[in-house]
Amino acid sequence: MSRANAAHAATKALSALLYFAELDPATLKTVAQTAIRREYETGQVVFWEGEPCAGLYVVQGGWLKVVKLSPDGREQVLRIVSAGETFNEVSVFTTAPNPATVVALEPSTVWIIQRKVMLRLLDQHPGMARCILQNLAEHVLYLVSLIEDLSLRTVEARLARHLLERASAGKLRRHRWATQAEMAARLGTVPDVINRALRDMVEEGFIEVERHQIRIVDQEGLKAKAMLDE
Amino acid sequence: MSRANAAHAATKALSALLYFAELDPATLKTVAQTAIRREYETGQVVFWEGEPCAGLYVVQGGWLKVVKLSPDGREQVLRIVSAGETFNEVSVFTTAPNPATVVALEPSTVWIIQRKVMLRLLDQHPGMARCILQNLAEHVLYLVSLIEDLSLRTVEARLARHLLERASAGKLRRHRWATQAEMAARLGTVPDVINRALRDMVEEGFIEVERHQIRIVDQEGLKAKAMLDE
DNA sequence: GCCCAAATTCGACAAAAGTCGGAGACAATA
DNA sequence: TATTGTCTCCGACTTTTGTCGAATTTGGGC
Repeated sequence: MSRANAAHAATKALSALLYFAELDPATLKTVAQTAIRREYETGQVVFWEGEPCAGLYVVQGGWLKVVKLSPDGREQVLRIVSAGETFNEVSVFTTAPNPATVVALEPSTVWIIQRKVMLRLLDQHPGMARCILQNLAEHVLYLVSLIEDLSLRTVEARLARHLLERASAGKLRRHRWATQAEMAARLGTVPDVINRALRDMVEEGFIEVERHQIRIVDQEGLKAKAMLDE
Repeated sequence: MSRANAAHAATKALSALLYFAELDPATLKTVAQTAIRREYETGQVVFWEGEPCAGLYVVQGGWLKVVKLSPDGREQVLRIVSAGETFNEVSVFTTAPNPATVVALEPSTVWIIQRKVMLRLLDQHPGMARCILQNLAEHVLYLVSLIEDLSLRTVEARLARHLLERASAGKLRRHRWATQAEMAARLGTVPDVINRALRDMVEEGFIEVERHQIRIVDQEGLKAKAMLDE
């Protein structure tokens, strides 16, 4: 891709993003020209925890996960991001070493906007600051609910809530990468335990596990389970 | 306290805060005049999870905890704040219902700056946005480390890290309110388990529990414990 | 359609965390 | 100094979660 084309693609990708919606075309173009495009294959690491990587990452396409890894191989998913979302805000606004590792769940394309560019933009566009603040605040909300799950709820309750939250019309479609292992990493446990919990729910008649989706049969029953050890 | 005195006190309290450091005296005074002062006794609830309370809380003095409660009486501490710190940023920058409950750990005084005042300030003072962003980002960092603890580490490892992190010169002074129950709520477990862990560490010669402080005897040993099931 | 790697499934077991009852120590009051 | 309520401490027990090995199924690429 030529340099001009790249800039054009970046402009397009960024303008779709709420953060940059209010920028005038000229500024947007400038930002796009300094942005760096990166592509990743499934399983490839975007950056490791601790690595310096001071820039805002904007996802153009694909799916990625932000995770914490433990030495003995377990992982905890902090976040899953896809097209139009951003990550690594924390490294832009603090000087602390990067707190988490990012891995592509499927072939993905991201744009990196350098820290100093972001900070300059911020000073010149107060509306943008509000937007980023809102975004960060919503992220805090999610982290808090994760903490609540890990600390105060059993795995079964977490799973029930997880299913209820992201099912639409009683069904929950699974992405190719959404294996039980990924689900476990998301909910803070291990694959076997998720499997057991799913099995139990099936036996109790709350859900049906089909090829590429999970169907919620008894929503009320699931809700009760989600509450139970809340 | 007269209205004028109140405003003066507020000005003083706010100006000590990094957020407001860069404001010109006139603006600061305006903000101070619209701020609301509140005092709380030990154990008193500042607000409950779910209650509307859209304003930034600035702590003038005392100690408070931000917690998640479970129906069966357990609690998870999300944060502990004292003089010069702020809380409830999330409710200012999102419209979601308040995610947590706040309780005074000792007699405390706070100022509440209304949401709309904050948002106005934000638009007019880009530097302030940066400051708040940095603050929120650091908060995210803490929440992430808490998640890492809850998900990937044993209680013993969490406790070891906790002691190492906040000891100075090998000692960790305890506030009056820093009971084992509070420590447990902070680390995501129950008092008995903390007690057991402390006892074990004493037996192994890593620490000594004294009247109002804990002394670290074998720092290297503790570090090993902190790593072990990391 | 066939093959291989990965994901799922399962039961038995191990370890960590949580629960309970109650004894004792402590600290803030009266 | 006496008293009271809270905090600490302890051992026995239950529950939940995690681990392991191995059989079975699944899905994608050839």
